[in-house]
Amino acid sequence: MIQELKAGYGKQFEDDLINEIVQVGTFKEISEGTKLMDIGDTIRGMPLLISGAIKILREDKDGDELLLYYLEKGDTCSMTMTCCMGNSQSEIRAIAETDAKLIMVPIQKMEEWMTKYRSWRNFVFESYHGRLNELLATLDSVAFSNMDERLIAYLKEKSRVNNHDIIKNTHQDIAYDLHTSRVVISRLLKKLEQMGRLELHRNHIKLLDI
Amino acid sequence: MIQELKAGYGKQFEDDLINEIVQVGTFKEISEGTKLMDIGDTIRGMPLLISGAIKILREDKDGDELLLYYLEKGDTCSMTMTCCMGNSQSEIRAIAETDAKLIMVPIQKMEEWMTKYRSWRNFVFESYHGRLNELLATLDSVAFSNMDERLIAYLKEKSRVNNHDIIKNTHQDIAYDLHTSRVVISRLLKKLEQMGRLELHRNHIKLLDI
DNA sequence: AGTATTCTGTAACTATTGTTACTGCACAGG
DNA sequence: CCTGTGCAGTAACAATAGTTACAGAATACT
Repeated sequence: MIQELKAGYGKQFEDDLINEIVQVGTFKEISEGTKLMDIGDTIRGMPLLISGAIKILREDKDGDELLLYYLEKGDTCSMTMTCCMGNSQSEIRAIAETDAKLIMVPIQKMEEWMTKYRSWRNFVFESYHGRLNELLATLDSVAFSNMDERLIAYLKEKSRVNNHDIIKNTHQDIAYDLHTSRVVISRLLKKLEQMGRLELHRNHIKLLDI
Repeated sequence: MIQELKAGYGKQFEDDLINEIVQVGTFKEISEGTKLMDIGDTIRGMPLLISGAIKILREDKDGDELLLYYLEKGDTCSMTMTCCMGNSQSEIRAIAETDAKLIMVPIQKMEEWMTKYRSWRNFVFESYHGRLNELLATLDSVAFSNMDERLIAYLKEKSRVNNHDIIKNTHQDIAYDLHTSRVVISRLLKKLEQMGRLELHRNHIKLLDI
């Protein structure tokens, strides 16, 4: 665990902090599709992502979903952090987008380290900053773009996160993430295929010029 | 200034911090409609809001706007804070919704106080937390609600912030905030009037049952 | 008062997105 | 090989939102 941690966080965290994390943290390997957290769940720990990607989803009262953003190596979940103060119920759902490795740190340590380690404080802040900006980007997309643009941005981002130009999902999966219907996605994907920007196959999409 | 500060923040900040704020902060009174900050502006100070309300807007590449949320007494701007690290350009526009009083604190102090005062640290965190949740709420509204629901939520919130059941705006103003067209707003407002939930007048709307 | 400007109401139309329904195809598992 | 299930394609239609255009009312301006 210590070498994983150093590889991912060694540059930003001082050795003392690394050691503390090793002592109280628990290393976890999770496989694609694992639900790490659901809406309403009580939050126990704070995840430090070592490798892989986690997708963060929002759900409305009717059970409709919307993809907010992905967490990647070096990220942590700001939503988790906000829960250390006041309500400790998750506002979001977290699902492993790929196989992933992470370290869970008890939330009690969070504030302790805030006083103790400058690097931790910076980390926490940068994390908030990053998530806030990603939320803004998502909001921009939902508020200012049509579905075709949103779909293209989605495919591009998904391809980047998975480090692959093949998106192995059904149209229905994509529709859930973008909060629309399968038919709409099929329609738009077909258009993109006719434009030569991708190839459609059963259960996967090959990106060509996205 | 000190009594204003104590009235608004005395409970959460210790006396030493209050004193420091008084020393380095500058007190400002601004009138409704004043633009406090625009997209791309370099950020100099961090505002501590004493009274009144500030509306925070997002703009896309075509110049289209969207209301994100309001800042009120006891709030500060998280966006400002994120700028202390890395890029110091504003991502948002801030306009006084009402006459307002605030204290501007140099951003250099922000990190200094983070180490020094636990109460400041908590304040900064709670502020992030609050803004993140408000962004989430805005996103929910844009992603999951139709324009009629969004309009009702908007009127309700605006009435709350202004502490008045008369919304003194034109339909065009509202359309800008919700990022839609004037005709759409007029149409929906008319429907609400026919339902007896408000009264329409030139330049203002009286809320009855919203 | 007369004119210009701003605001609101409304109609008619277009564009986008969502819904329903049905099709055939691919694939897994007996 | 047959069958059940899930996936994708497509048409037809409905609902929502955006656009254009114009008219009348209120207000501001001179």
